[in-house]
Amino acid sequence: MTQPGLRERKKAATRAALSRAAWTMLLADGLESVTPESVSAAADMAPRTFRYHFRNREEAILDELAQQHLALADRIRERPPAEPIWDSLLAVLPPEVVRICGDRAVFATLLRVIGDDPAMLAQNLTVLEHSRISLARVIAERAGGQHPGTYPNLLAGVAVTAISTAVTHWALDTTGTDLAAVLHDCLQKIREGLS
Amino acid sequence: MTQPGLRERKKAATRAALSRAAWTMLLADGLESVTPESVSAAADMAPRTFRYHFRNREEAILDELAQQHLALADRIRERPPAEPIWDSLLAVLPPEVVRICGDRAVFATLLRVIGDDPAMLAQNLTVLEHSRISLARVIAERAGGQHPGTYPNLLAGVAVTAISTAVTHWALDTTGTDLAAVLHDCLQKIREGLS
DNA sequence: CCGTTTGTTGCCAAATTTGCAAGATTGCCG
DNA sequence: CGGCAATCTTGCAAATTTGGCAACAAACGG
Repeated sequence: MTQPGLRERKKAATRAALSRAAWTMLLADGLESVTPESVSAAADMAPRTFRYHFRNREEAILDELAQQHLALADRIRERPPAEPIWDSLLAVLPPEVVRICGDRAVFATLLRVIGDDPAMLAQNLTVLEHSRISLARVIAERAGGQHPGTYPNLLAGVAVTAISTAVTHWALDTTGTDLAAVLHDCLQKIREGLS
Repeated sequence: MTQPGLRERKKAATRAALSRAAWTMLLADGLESVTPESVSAAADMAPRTFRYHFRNREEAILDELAQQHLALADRIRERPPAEPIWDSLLAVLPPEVVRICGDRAVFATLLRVIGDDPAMLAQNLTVLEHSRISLARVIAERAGGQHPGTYPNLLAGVAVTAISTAVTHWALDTTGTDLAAVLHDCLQKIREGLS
């Protein structure tokens, strides 16, 4: 719980301000309206600052989402070390993913944008991949070197697949299904075998 | 087996020529040397033609790989319609992935480049995602509407995860493991449950 | 209080991307 | 065969994006 220092907090604050401005503009006026110039103007900063923090608009839009994905691994680490990894995943992922995704209609809009724009898709996949890597690390830690082979990468990969699949299904389904239940079901299916 | 027509074949030929030139230059001189100008020069074409076919160098480098990934779904379709989908996956994916990946040292070089360059990583993830989508479609076809929910996406996702995990393990492992065996093992583990 | 590190910003040159149109090649139909 | 339509290839040039550099400001560590 050590404070990261004022400097880092300020940097994170500007990043968050830019990312939120980008996110807000995306929902309000569509992807075309999101540019380094417009976003930095909305956040009351210089365009050069935008490019100091982000490579492009897609990275800015998904930056907060990316950080929350990376925090999933930390939530797993907070679980009892002796707990089986599958129990940790089933306990952490459903509620956390529900919290991250927020409102269904808003998230559906995001997914539609991602589906329509190749650059947005690529950035979203990058976010998921980094999430996968961080999850693989914590799984390997938990296993304690018991599985030096493909197990951590395999398990982290299928977990991310479950998240992505469940979220997509939930967002595009109009019958109002419960995201936590869908994700829990996906994870459980994989755990017990998909035959 | 209908001929695509001379026009499409010529277009595909130029694409392949550009992609192979990009691939060759990557292995010979590294990613920095691969530019639209250098690649089109090596393929004896105009730089503008490169941009007509590809958005950037990363797309060109991985284009052939992407097409072979998309062909995986067709190989699945050629299996007996009554065959359980898991048997089809176990029969098709290991040998086909071995064929696609080719030489281990060469593929290890590619993976290292992908790991070092964010744009290459994003393009590789895009390739895998399109592969996942095409696999999900054929799985849904085979299921014949029996599983209207998350099953096709989930199964296609874990299959791609298995491929990616197995290939990475094989490429970075110096003990000379058999790729087909590793992939078969990954798929089998998922099929029977990862508990 | 001072030296060092680092985030913010403006400026501007270099590199990249894109729209447009002309020429060449192919597909199609009478 | 003849010719119209579609589209691949290419050059050119404008528009946009990217990236380096340096100055200023703020925070860190004595």
